[in-house]
Amino acid sequence: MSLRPYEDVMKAVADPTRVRILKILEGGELCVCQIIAVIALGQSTISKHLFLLRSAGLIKDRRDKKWVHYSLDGKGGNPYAGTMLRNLRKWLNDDPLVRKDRERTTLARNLGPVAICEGGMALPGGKTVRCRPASGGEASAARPG
Amino acid sequence: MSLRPYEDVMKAVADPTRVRILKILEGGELCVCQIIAVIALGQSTISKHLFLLRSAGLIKDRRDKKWVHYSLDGKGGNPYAGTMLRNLRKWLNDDPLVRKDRERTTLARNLGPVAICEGGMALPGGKTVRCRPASGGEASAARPG
DNA sequence: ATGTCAATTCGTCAGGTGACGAAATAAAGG
DNA sequence: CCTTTATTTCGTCACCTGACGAATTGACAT
Repeated sequence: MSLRPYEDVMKAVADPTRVRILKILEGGELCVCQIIAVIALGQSTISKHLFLLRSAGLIKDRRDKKWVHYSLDGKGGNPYAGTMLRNLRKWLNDDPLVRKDRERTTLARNLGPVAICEGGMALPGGKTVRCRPASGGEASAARPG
Repeated sequence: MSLRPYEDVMKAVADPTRVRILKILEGGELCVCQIIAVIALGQSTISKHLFLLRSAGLIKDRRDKKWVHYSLDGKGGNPYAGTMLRNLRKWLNDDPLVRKDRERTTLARNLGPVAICEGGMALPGGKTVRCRPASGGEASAARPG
């Protein structure tokens, strides 16, 4: 019931990118590389956002082999996290960006972590994070610089 | 149901000073000078915060003679404002700063806008915004920068 | 143990945010 | 009309934040 945990949660959910992450996680847990592929921002950026969301008690992580999976939490010590996650379930479902993200998430789920990481943490057609030479030539994937 | 109004409300309620304002307004409407006296920040600072809160649909203003009174709103077009105000009613009531503000608010209410404005928009013992010469000598009120 | 590779941390930079004091605005009253 | 004065707006500054790329970490496979 103190100001600090309140502020942590509110600042966390006030950022558009972090809401996008929370909204795509409503469909179930996702690997970091999948989140990167959907949101299409640098891995360091996404990693920072995930850290802040976890610090606020909004998400939790689970390690499986090489991959780290994140999912919604809200059951931790922070009393505000659960309420805000519940609110968010009802909110923003009509937002065009959220809808678009949801489509991309479905795609990312079908591909799976392995394919996405091998594809440079990008969805087909998206910009890759790691420009691997890739045996076959990818038409419009990698954009240097 | 779009991201913009959501962001407006969340960013508004994520700032500690603005939460303090919302929490003291839970007791009913207050004049700007009373809010300044309770929060003890510069008038321009408070004015900016009030503007942001009003833009988010969290508070509304009412003019009476020389004074502008603010009160909680949440009934406007922004669907997130009402929910967050309802949440805030239950939240942070045990926070020491919020409690302290509440005491100061009671004091400010009892004094009324006129006395507070004449006292330099400060509670007795607080720093004044306007250093008026004041016919009688005030012991520890005015603190020149 | 050693290389690989997903993920995190570090260093940096542009832009946003909150604070202040000074100046402008607008309503009340002489 | 002109002063007074409560409030807002403007200009400035330090600090926080979100983005990036590069370097580092740490688990897995060989």
